[in-house]
This record gives sequence, structure tokens and C-alpha cells, in this order.
Amino acid sequence: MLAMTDTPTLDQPYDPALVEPRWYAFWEKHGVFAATDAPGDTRPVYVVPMPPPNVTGSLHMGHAQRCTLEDALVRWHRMRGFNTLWQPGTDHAGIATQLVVERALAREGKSRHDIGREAFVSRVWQWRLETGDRILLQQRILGASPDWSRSKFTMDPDLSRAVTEAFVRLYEQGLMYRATRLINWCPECMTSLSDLEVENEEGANGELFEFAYEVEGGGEVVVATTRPETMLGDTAVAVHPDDPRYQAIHGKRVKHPFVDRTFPIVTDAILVDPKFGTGAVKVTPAHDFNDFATGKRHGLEEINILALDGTLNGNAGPFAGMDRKEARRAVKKALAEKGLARGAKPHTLTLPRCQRSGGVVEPMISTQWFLKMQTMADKALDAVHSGKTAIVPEEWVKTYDHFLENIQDWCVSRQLWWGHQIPAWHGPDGQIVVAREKPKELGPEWKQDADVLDTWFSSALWPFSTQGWPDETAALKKFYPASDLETGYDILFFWVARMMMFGLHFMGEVPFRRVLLSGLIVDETGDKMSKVKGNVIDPLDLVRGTSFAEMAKKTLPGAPEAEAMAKFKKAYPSAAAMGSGFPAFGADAVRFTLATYPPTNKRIALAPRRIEGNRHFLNKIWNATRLALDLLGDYAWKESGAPKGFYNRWIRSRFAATCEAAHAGLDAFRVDEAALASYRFFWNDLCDWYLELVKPILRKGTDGTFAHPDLVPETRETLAYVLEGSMRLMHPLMPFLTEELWQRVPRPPSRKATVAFGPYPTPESEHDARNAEVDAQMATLQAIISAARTVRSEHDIDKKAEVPLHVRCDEPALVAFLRGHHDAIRQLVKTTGEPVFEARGGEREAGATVSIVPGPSGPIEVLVGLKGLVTRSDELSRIDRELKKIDRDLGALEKKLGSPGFVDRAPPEVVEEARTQRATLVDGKARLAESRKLAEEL
RNA sequence: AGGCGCGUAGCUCAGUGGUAGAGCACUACCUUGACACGGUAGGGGUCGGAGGUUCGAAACCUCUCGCGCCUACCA
Repeated sequence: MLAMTDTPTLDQPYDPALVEPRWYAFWEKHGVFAATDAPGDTRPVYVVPMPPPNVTGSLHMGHAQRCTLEDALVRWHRMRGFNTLWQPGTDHAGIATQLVVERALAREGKSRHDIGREAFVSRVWQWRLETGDRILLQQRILGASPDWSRSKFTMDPDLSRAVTEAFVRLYEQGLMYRATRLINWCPECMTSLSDLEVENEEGANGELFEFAYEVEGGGEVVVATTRPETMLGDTAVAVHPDDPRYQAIHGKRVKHPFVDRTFPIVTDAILVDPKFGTGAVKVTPAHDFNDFATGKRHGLEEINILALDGTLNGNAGPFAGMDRKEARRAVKKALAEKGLARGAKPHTLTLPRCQRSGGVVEPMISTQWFLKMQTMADKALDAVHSGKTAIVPEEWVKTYDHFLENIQDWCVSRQLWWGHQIPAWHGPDGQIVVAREKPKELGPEWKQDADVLDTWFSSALWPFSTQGWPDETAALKKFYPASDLETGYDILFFWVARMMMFGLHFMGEVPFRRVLLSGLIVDETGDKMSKVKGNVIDPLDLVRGTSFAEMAKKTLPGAPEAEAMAKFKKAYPSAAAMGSGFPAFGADAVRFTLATYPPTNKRIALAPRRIEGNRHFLNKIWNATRLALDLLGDYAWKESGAPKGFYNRWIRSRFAATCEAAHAGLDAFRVDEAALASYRFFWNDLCDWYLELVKPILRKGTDGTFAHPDLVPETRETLAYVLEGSMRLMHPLMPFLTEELWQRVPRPPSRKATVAFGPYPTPESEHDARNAEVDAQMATLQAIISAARTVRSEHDIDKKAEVPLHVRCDEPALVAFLRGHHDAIRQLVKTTGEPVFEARGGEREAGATVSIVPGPSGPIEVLVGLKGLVTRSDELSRIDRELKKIDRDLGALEKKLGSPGFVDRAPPEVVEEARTQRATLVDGKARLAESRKLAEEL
């Protein structure tokens, strides 16, 4: 079926570099990741999107983490028989890339206007292809293969159609409008921004500068400002109506010192806090949001003093042409020269910065397209409150509410070229026509609006635009609404809330039933990843391995190497201690590790050591499979009934419990619980105990025969069963390794091609294997073996030396059970001859140690004969340690049983259990005390 | 200023009322026929602090300290 070269052999250690590319290529070739869309299939559908890629540093790991969970969920859903659709989302990488391209152009002394729209967009794509965009990384980690070739060098035509349709409909419904308002403007990107795209930098050092305006008719009024240069746009001074200091000047006018105009002193109780500064506020309606609102209340003039690139314009009089910083110094100096400066105080303030360029954002009066949000927001709120869509974890509901309850109209136009151009045409006399395409009757003098739409506008259409909307396609009918959406909490507002609003508006139904919000990855010290901090880790470096020097160079390009390394080591102390770089952990190890963090964890401090540990787990699986295949020999898959042998029944019971735990975890979006359950089962149950126990059964002795020929067939069946089942169980968490191994293990002939097509093991299919009694018996057996091993270890007994063993307990059934497992005990403890099982109370061999194991109904004594091997001090300290533990447990129990009210008020079964435990401990303690006496005589 | 969250072993993290857990790190022994990316055994925590509810609190309540994120404001 498969023809692959370079097949790795199990004799070599697991090497992800050999295994992962093989299966990545295979899945891609066979379209395992493509959407399944069988006609006529009406089963529920899960849609899990690929997240928007992002080339800026801080979000890399967050996206990688989301990929991992998404992939796990997608695969799991498919394995359960659901159809799963998977498509790349709206392309956000370009929006960040275009800034890079603009800067590159600037270095050539050009602007985008010099090369034209088409060439510009094409260069953005070029840059992305050449530099290896995030989207490529996601394909690698996810194994996804979206067909994005058709969108090369242009915007996706289908998406453009949906975007245009949505815009036109919103316009026709009166929700989309054009208005001249104060908006956030990034002078570096030369575009407007939405509120969400502005980041606030706290703690910036500034000063509160005070200066005086001369009042007409005599006197002055002193105002305070952090931005003296904006006084060039002042059109009022506001004071609080009740402030006694300023009663006399209400209604008077002040004179502008630099420009030839006067403006009024107004009273305003909303804007002015009499306790702050001087109690008098300069009002600049064109460059401050509060002042803008104040201006509207008082009918003030709006004087724009800034050009689009942030320099001062003609309205700034003598200061025109200066940039913002220069103007500030000049204005202060000029005020001082006129004798109007009144001093300055230090003041910390928050600077609004552009999310993409980092430039300081300016409030600017500008004509833009806005979308009315109120009605849509109310519907989206209602959809969550009524339970039509559930947000997981629930704590995010409050955040969602807060955003939608306080939502402002959305400024959707951007003065950029990367994006969907607005379908509006401007006539020569300022007329505007909005249409799906340019109406024929409009002449060439009608130009299309040069602006594009915010990328999140098209993203908000994602749940239905990807299904062929506005056409009523079969896919749309089938895949809308989707079941689950998984994404990082950082785009709850940007994306999730807007998909909810648009979904309800255009489709009349919620876009998805559940939304899982997962955490974001931060560095080892808990800081968000950012290029400035030099703490960005590219997940691909973890997958492929790299030197820290290389990583530092990438994360802080152009910085001196020593500085970059120092920053990196500070952010990742434990990683730095690992040596000079990361080994290639492989995609499976990275994925599995990320899956072990619960989604309730908002911050995930990336610990490469943890990845390393899981990398070892993968190797363990590899080697265990090698052993299992060796033990299975030429075994061919056989449909088997329920096993009769004890170990076989036990491992099937454990496997069933694991499937149950894994399902419970996945159902509740707790992938970490599924991962942990699988880990424990495979390592602690299967490897540590089951494989050790079946070795003597499945291996021929020196005489060439099996010790228990009757057990061989069902033991092989069981081993093969849990091995193959484990691969299917763990496949979503580590697709590459499990695929490689699954191809080699015995499996039902009906299963073809790839483990991804196999059914996912379910609690139902394993239910009959659950057996609490077997679990309990095995626990006792394990405790006895461990106790004997502890004695060996504590006394430094040679690995090969055999010791006599007696196990004593008062329960005949238990004695019989243990006797039935003398082989295993003998082998795992390494006993001299057969271990002896008997009732308690008999004489004790000289030189024997006693350990107490709590049994189901009383203490079990484990006696290890150490004649001549034991030293007095070793044995005393071992017994003392055991006594200490018993005393500690006993103390807790006595306290509990002795405290007033416990016996009366606690549930009877809790009291009963405590009493039983106490009896067992008291009994055991007496026996230990006795052996301590004997040990003293050694 | 408000909202949300976090604080548990040296590190990264589980644990929503019944005797504190995992991985890594650490100690000792073991290169045993799957695996040293391993095995067996061991050490290590007054669960940030104080008070309260309860027979019983890491968990629930109140206050408090430290940290993070988000939103708003900042003349």
C-alpha cells in the first residue's frame, strides 16, 4: 500500500526528522487533511479554522498553540465520524507584511504611490514567499495543505465577492455610512485605525506644562497640557461652571498668542475636573476625543493643525512644516519668550501606539466609512446569554459582554492597499455611488474609493464566506452554523465577536455553537513575546532545532549578538541552561506539550524542558512498540473475545479507563486531561507493568518452550489490541509517530491506509473491559512488589542477588490470589526460590525485614530475608522512616476522629473508612515497632 | 479607575470540601536481551499572608500582599 523509501528501523532511537517528513508528505498527497464533504451526508459538522497567520513576533507562539489544539480537535472529531471542514481564514499576514514592504520602498526612496497598487500588492506576496511566512509554519505543524496558490499576487476573488456583497447590503440597509469624525490616525502607516488597533503604552514619562492665555479685557487664565503644540488648534478654554476661581471670566474671550484669532471661555462640567491641574482646560476639538465631544456641545470650530504624515500644516502659522516633536519644543520656547509659560510638572501618561508600526497615534479629523454596531451587538449579546452559543471557559462571557455593551461604531476604512477595495465610486462633484460593480453609466471621471476595508471586516464573514456565500450553496447549508470554534482569547473582540455579529446579521443564525478560547504563550518569566524584548521563539526552531545564537539573531535582527543573547537568556533561564541551543524536538513533541496545558491557563510560560520530557515519552513509545513487536513475533490480527488472564484483564480495564478519561477531556475541551491520561496509561501501566509481566509469558524459556502455553494466544491478542488501540487513541496528540508505528503493528485487515481513518477508541467500545476488582487486586500486587523492592534498594542489595520473601496476611482469598501470581512476584522482586504466602503470626526468620503494606482489609506484612546482608543502622533508619510515615498518617486520622462532631456529622462511610484505616495503621505500627526491637539486636 | 485571572516541590504546571500530585531537576544503585531519550528506589511543599464558614479548607467567603492581562481615562 505504501511505497516509501528511507523507512526508519525500530533499532535506531526515534528520530522525528526521519519520521515526520514522510507522513507529512503522505497526508498531503492523499488529502487526509482536506475537507470531507460527502454528498447527502447530514451528520453534524465541525468547522475549525486555521488561525490568521501573523508575521509580527509577539503572536507566533500563540498561533502555534492554537494550531495544535485545533488540529487535535479536528482529528478527533473526524475520528468520531463527524465531517470536518478546514480552511484557511482570511489572510492577515499581508497586512503586517505591507508595512515591511513600505519601509523597504522608503529605503529605495520610493513610496507605494510610485509603483502603483498592483505592483505593491505583488511585492507583498513576493516578500512573504521569500521569507517563509507564518502560513508555511502552520502547514508544517498542522500538516495542513490549504490551496492558497490561487491567491498569489491578488486577493482571493471569492472572498472579494463576499466582502463586496456584505458592504453593499450594509449600505443599503443604512448601517454603513460615511462621516467626518475624529478617528485614530497612524502617521507612520498613513492610515486610520479602529479602536482595537490602538495599544496603550503605560508609564511614559511626560510633563504637565502650564501656560497662560490672555483674557480680553484684562487678566489671564492658566491652562495645563501634556501636549503644548496642540494649542495651535485650540478653539476654547473650558472651566467648571461652579468653580469660584473663574466665575468672573465666564463668557469672555481669550486671545491666541501666535495666530490671529480669539476664542471663548466656556463652562463645561463634563470635561473639567476642577481639582486637576489649574481647573482650566484648553480645548482642541480636532485633536482630542474629549475635546471633540466638548466642541460639539458648544458648537466650537475644529481646526486641524496636522498633515497626514504628522507634520504641522498651514493652520499652525509660524510652526507649519515642523514635525510633532519639533513643534512641541518650539511652541514651549515661544510661549516662554512671550512670558506666558507658567512652569511644568512631571507627569506619567499613557501613550496610544499603533499596533503594527508602534508609532504614536494621533486623533485626527477625517472622513471615513463607519458601520453602526448597536443593533448587531445586541443580537450577539443575546445569542450568548440565551445559550445559543457557549463561550468556554465561561469567565470570558463578562469580557465579551463588556465589549459589546460599550461598542462604538466601527471605522472600517483603511488608507492602505492591501485589502478589499471599498465598492464605492466618487463623482466629480462629491457624489457617492455604492454598488457591486461600477455602474456602466458612470464615466471615467468617477473613481473608485481608494481605501480598503479593515482586514477584520472580511474575517468577520469567514464562517459563511468560505462556504460560497452569497450563493446558497450546498456547502453553506451544510456547514453553517458550525459546531466549534477554537482560537486565542486575544482576538475575542477582533474576530469572535464580529463573526457573531455578522453571522447573526447576514445568516440570521449564530455561526457556531461553542467557542473555545485558549491561552497565549509567554516566555519563561511570564512576559508576552515581543521583538523589543528579544524573547520571541519561533516554534519551528523547537521543531527543527537550532542554536541560541541563531535564534537571538532572528529575534533581534541587527542588534549586537551579545546583547541579543543576553536578552534571550534572561527570558529563558532554564532553556539557556540546556546548552548552546535546542535539539530538534519534532512537531509531535511540541504539539503534545502544548496540548498538556489546559485552556483555562491564560498564560503559558513556555518551558522547553517540558518539551524535552515529552520528546522522551515519544522515544519510550517507539521502543515499547519495538519490544511489543518482538514479543508478538509472527502474530496476525485476530478478533478476540474478552481475555481471561489476570494481567490481560487488568490492562484492558486500564485501557478502557484511559479511553473514558480521554473522551471526557476532549468533550469538555480539556485536551490536557486527555493527554495526561494517555501518558500515564502508556508509560506507567503498559510499559512499567504490563510489558514486564507478559515478557515471561511471551518469551520462550531456555528449553525453547513457553512457560504457560495456554496463556500465549490471548496475551498476544491483548497486547496487540491495546497497542493498536493506543496508537489510535494518541494519534490526535502525536500524529506523526503514531502513524509510523501504526503502520507496523498488527491491526484489523479492514482498516486501511492511515490511522487517521481509523475509528477513535470510545468508552462505549471498551466499556465491558472495565473491572474495578481487577484494578484493586493489581494495586495490592504492585504495592507488595514495590515494598520488597524498596527493601532491596535501601540495603544496597546487589542487582542480581536473590532474597527470600514471605508475604503474610489474614485474608485467605488474598493469600490465594497472591499465590497465583508467585511467578510475577518472584521475577519482579528476584526472590530465592518461591516466595511464601501465609497467614500472619508465624515465627520470623532471623535477619528478615518487615514492611507493612495496607491491604484491602488489614495490613499485609512483607518479609524480606536479608541474613548477612543487612546492617543494623540501615535497617533502623528504614524502619524509622516507615514509622514516621505511619505516625504522620495516624496523627491526621486521630485528629480527625477525635475532633468533636466528625463522627456525628461526617457521612458514615467517611467515618467508617477512617476507622478502618486507623485500625490498619495501628496494627502495622505495632508490627514495625516489634521488628525495630529485633533490628536493634542485630 | 474598573473588569478578569494568577500565586501549590528548585523549575513548568495539574488538583472546585475528605490523609498534597505530575513532568523536569536532585540523591543512591543499576549499562539487566525494548528503551541511559532507560530502570528501581529515595529526598523535597506550614498550597502568598490574615481572618471566617465547616466535623473537615489548597479548594468556599472576607480582607490583604505580590504578579499578569484586558477595557476606560489621563488638561
